[in-house]
Amino acid sequence: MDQIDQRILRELQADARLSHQELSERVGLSPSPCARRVRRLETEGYITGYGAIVDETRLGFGFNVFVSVKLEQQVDRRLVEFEREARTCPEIVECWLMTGSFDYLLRIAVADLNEYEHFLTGKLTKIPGVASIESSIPIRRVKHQQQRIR
Amino acid sequence: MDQIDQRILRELQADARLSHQELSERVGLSPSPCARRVRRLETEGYITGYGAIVDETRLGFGFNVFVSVKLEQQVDRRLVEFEREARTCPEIVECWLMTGSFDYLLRIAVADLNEYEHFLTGKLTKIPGVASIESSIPIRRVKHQQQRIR
DNA sequence: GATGAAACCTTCACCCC
DNA sequence: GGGGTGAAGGTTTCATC
Repeated sequence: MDQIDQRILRELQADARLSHQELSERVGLSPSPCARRVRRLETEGYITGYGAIVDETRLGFGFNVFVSVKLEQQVDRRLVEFEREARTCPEIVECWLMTGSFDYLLRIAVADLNEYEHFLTGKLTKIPGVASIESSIPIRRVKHQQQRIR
Repeated sequence: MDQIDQRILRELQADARLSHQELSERVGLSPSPCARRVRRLETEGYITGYGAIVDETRLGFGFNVFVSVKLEQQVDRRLVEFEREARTCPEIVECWLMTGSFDYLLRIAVADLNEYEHFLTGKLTKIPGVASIESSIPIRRVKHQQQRIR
């Protein structure tokens, strides 16, 4: 992991479809050592994948809600069950198991408040073991990197 | 936005480096109409970019903290100031302006608790107007999509 | 939406420092 | 150990149907 690897990561985080040729120019290398480094970063697990970034609003799920969930009992069976539901549920974009006064923090992506109500009453409250739910609604996304950038 | 466009989006969300040829096979088209559709999705703003996904733990910032921030007064000048700081601060990966009992929700990415303490005392508490801070530490990331997938 | 040809890019063996 | 070169093979792109 030297300077050049870090620049490669930075460039590919900003634009994953860069050709090796273009990338090599930006990091000051010729195409083949550049391609070799990219491959190494992939096989060694620094780069885990490449994704297209889509406009969520245009696709009809630009309304986000943060939800704090408390379970009745933190027994293993309940956690496993909740997490299985969370993983299969498309509205739940993020799910974190938390320390502290509640058990899970979720980020929900839906079209609007109306659709959120449907999700809440139709899905979330029906997951077994859910004791309480607290919704926090953002006004605006100030900053949203997918991940930290070096 | 038909079935094929949605399949293109799904495939590119999963792997942005797919060649048009490979992509065209997966969505049941030949390469050139497929490339035309991708270009249209880009120019019409459905696809806003392509990013490499990196292993944050391997790069030394796999420790996340959620921070709720309250400001002294919600006057415009204070918000603008806080948001400018948030945007330039690399540890702050996400920042949301919130409704409800606190003003901002942040996600912080650092190496460990020790580095978090440095961030807290050296940076966050020094931003003018910050009245109170509450840290919530996740145990585990259960699900983390970059965005909702159709 | 498909075809085909030109231009371009990727990839690999190989050489070099 | 890494970086550069060049040629073969594959991919993108565009006009055209």
